[in-house]
Amino acid sequence: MNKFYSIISGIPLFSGLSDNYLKEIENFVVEKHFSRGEIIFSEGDHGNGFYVVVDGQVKIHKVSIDGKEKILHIFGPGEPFGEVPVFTGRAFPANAEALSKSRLLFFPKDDFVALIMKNPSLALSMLGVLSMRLREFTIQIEHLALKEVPGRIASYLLYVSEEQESSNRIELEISKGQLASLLGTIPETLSRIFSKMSSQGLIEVEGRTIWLLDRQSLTDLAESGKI
Amino acid sequence: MNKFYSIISGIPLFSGLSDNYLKEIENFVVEKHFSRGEIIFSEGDHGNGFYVVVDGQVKIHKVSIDGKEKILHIFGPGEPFGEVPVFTGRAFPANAEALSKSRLLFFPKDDFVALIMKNPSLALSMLGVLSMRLREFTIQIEHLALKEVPGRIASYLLYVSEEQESSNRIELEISKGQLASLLGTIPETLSRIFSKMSSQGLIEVEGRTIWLLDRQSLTDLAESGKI
DNA sequence: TCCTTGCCTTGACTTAGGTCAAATAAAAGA
DNA sequence: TCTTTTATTTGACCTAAGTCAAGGCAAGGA
Repeated sequence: MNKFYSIISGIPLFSGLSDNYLKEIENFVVEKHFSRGEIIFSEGDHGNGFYVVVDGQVKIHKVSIDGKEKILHIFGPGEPFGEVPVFTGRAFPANAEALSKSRLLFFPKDDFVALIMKNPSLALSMLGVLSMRLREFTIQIEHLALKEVPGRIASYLLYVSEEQESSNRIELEISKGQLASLLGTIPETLSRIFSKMSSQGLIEVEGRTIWLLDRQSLTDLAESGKI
Repeated sequence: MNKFYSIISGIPLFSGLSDNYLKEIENFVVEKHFSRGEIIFSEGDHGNGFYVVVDGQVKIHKVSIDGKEKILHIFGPGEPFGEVPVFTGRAFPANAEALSKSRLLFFPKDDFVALIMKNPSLALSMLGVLSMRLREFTIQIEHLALKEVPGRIASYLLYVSEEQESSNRIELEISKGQLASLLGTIPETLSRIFSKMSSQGLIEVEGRTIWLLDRQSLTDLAESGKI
């Protein structure tokens, strides 16, 4: 019965929530499992709740009529997704698919909304989550509209390097094909730009490991958008 | 003293709020005026509240280091903007500028958050606003990454036609230059595609008035992204 | 009315990056 | 382990759409 308590209490969205609320959540969450490649929901589905990743990786993506894909987000442990329908009453605007074997918690809409009505600080946390996501989308739109691909790649590498704070060696957590889709380009282009950046001494690529050899030039590139 | 009551009660964000809350809001809102071209806030500024447009038009936009601009949003009467810093505690992720003489209401962060803490249904309304905005950004990202410019233009025309529900005659509320920036392209390209679509009998353009002559082809174009 | 200023259009040219195809390399099953 | 599938790289080619430059048009001010 204490099954989910430790998981729920570790989710940033619920940090600061008092014990009795956490226990209440425990009573309505549902655990769900998905294997690699499995669809969690599709654009146009009517969601009746949202998810939090416990283990694994989930990608949120759009697919065009001719099969091209754009990844909007990749979520890992502790991150919520699929909230939009909960608060708009409309369908999911994108698809969700497990990138690896994943364990998720599902929060039914009605129970969650009832909890928010009793606990406004939870509402503020959720407002914070959505606002951060708007910030991220703002950056994505900026990159797509104003930066060329090399600039987006440089930005991404620097961003991951911040995240991982492992000085100059970063580890991609997704395949290069997925990364291309996340950056709004295609694998061929990503590959070509990686090799160009390598030959110019900016980086060194070895599988999913990348060394940032010239941070200054990468920063310039990320800002100007030109190689 | 009843100065703002009728305005505030007409803002969708506050619909459903009881009278005494509306009166409370009235006590802390601040009216602000901006003339055409005036900056309301800049990317990186620390906001201590958000705005609602009463009259006029406001554009939210990003500018690249070499001066190119991408419009993220154009807000008109009744629409709130600038909420992100209120809930993330971080700076504005973009710039806001008045497109025409504008009257705005400013809602100071602390007062507004205090009100949310007393009134969770207001929190739900705000969650709805942010969620709708995420939906819109999702569509923008999809368009930028997966559609070509003609497809984005066709989508936009059909979208405006829905909004205005004036059958086949639509009226652009912004200049063509601004429209180009909103769609992630430049005026020259927009102009060329308009004339191509005209010569193919899809539309007819006369200043800011556009007739949709062939909805079916426009829909196909909006879906496939190809002309 | 003319002049100025901003907005829009058109033409000529260039290029980033996408498409197609094929060869390798690396993973995942069995 | 071997086999099959999936991911990555490289080359040749093509095109959508951006840049630069020059005119045209429309609206407001003097």
